Amino acid sequence: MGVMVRPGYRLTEKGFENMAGRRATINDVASLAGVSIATASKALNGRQDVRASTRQRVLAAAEELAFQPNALARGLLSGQTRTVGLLTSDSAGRFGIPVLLGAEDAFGAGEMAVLLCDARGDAIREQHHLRALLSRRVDGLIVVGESTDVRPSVSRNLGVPVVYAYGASDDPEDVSFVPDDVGGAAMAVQHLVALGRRRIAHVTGPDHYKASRDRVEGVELALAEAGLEQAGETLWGAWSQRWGRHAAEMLLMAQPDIDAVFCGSDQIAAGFVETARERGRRVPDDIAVIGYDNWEVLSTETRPALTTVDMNLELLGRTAAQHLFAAIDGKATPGVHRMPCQLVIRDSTGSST
Amino acid sequence: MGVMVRPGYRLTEKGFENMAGRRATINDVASLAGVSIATASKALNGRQDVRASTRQRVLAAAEELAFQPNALARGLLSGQTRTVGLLTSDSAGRFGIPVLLGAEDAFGAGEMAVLLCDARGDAIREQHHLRALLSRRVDGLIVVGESTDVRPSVSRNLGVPVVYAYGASDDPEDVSFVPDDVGGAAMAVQHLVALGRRRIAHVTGPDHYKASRDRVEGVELALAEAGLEQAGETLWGAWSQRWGRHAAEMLLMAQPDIDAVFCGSDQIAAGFVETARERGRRVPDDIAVIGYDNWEVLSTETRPALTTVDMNLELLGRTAAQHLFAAIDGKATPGVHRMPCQLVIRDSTGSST
DNA sequence: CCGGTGAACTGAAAGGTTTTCGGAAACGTA
DNA sequence: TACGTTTCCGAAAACCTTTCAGTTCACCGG
Repeated sequence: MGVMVRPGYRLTEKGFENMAGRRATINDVASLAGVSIATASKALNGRQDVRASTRQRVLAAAEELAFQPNALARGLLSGQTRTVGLLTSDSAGRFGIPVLLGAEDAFGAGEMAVLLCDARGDAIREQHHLRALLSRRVDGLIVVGESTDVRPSVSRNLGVPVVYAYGASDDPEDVSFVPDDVGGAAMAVQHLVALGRRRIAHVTGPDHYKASRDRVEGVELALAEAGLEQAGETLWGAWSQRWGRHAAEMLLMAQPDIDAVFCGSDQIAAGFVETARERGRRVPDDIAVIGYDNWEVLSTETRPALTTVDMNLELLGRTAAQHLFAAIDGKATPGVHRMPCQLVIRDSTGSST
Repeated sequence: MGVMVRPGYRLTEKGFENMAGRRATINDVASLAGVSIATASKALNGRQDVRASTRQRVLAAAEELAFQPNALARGLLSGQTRTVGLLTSDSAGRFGIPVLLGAEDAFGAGEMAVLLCDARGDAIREQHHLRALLSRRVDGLIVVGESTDVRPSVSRNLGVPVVYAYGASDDPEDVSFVPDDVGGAAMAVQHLVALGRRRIAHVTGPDHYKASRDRVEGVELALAEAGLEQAGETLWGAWSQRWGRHAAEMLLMAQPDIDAVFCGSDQIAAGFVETARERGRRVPDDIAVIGYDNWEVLSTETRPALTTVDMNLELLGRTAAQHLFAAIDGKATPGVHRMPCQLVIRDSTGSST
């Protein structure tokens, strides 16, 4: 027998290698096929300089032993792990998830794997995860913000490309992808204007969110463009349905003649619609309502179904992932990229018949 | 100078090692500290046989070079990657997420990293991801089902421990953690009975879901225990709010004297409550309503807030992760483990004053 | 017959870390 | 001085794969 037996290498177990204990290595494959390791490697990787019959033997051996090349050894040698880190501050939040999904999608297609880390909004934890990812030699990193607010950069001297999604980095040299909330809000208002609405109110979330402030800006832009004044002051509150109901009561009292409301979230919109109907206003006939987020459980299930702004978060995540690929290849695209939102028209703005 | 210069090793760049190009290796640390790599390794890993002053020098050198041990090399040697795979069929679904979060939580605490793979319900894709994970030499695997239905085992001859969460494996030798839907439904009905309700109806989702069938079983159990008959046949439909509304109309027509309804999801319950109120029934005074899932956006925001069954999915995920740890340590716990649900009492069943 | 050519294959190094074993120095004891 | 013990450190192997630089062999033209 020409089989070389190394210490700790039990020949008797050879037949069970893929079932128990040690996994098959390329060494085992080479031995079984009766060739050297180098030849086995070339055969398995489809390279030249291997006779067809030899390649066949090697492939058969690999099949029999259920050989899977060890990605660790491969990565150690090549310096590429084909793995990226996904650092989220709050994957419990509704917004992180679609971004994550889109990214996972883009990576999955490219044979990349995703290491998921959730920092739970804790900077210490984030630092900890960052170290762990670096130690695992990830090829790149996506940082998903917990809101659209700007967040501290993490890329300084990191040695791997980083792309920020949903919330931008505070370093303009970094690559960031965020939803264009200004544009989204403007789009919503333009839609209301096009429907002939003229007394448009705005109910939104807390003013310490960049999202609210951006949307206010968008509303102002679109109203100015149409030569209109906003009906009453912007009402700042929470993102909740409860606030939507409360705001509706206030608004219908203070500004009884409004004919449209732009709400900062679908939850607010749902609450608003509910109360408006209870107060005898028909939606959309008397008051048209637009939400934000296109959170489908809410936006499609309320009656009437909500017209709303969709931030295309999954697309945003996918785009971020693609640009991370580019950055890994040395083609970085620095700056804050604003991804367009999309108006989803349903019944709550009606066709105004 | 006693520094050995290897080919491709540019001494001039030494000061920039942690900023650009090559990362610092233990070799660099050892050189800087003026010791051998063996000593450096021992110093860094807190082992014996290193003088305190030497250890200090090594630690300082590591700090200066921002040294991070290469997890690939370490894993290659030890055969342990401290990484687990999380294979989900449908992370878009609401149920995968909490499980994932719980697992990530448990792993994060134990210094494990999580490789996330979403098979999108496609068996081919699943196989593909499985291979990728195996090739990366994960220490273990959690498979998250897309429903509570039993799913094909994936553990045959895999060589790494696997734990199934949410949906059980069809191999009883595998380790599975699923919510106890029978118990959850029974708990809900017992609560209604305790409140003095006697004419209890049941509206649930499609009958091809194990979840629906289990809950029917729980309802039957609890009713039998209380010596009651169910009010009308179980109504099978969809999990949606729309179906809840529709079911309410049917039920209030066919069984106008019901005083309680157990719904298979919070969405169904929300729809039911809405229509019941429109039809002039007071909730909970005339009809008590219980949902399922404790999906908080729905259950806390509807009026009245929904009493509902919480499957404790995050705990389930965490538990699954902990048992995966155990399995990795060779202490497997085969079988299907049913995790208790929890009744969250809110206003829709009132205190029946 | 001989140098040359090309195909097919092999040996060895490299990648970064941990661990084992042995060596060296310092010190105490007979 | 000879020897044993303790303390600290270094050389080298091992993990698995890829790749570079050969090496062998058959064959061809001269």
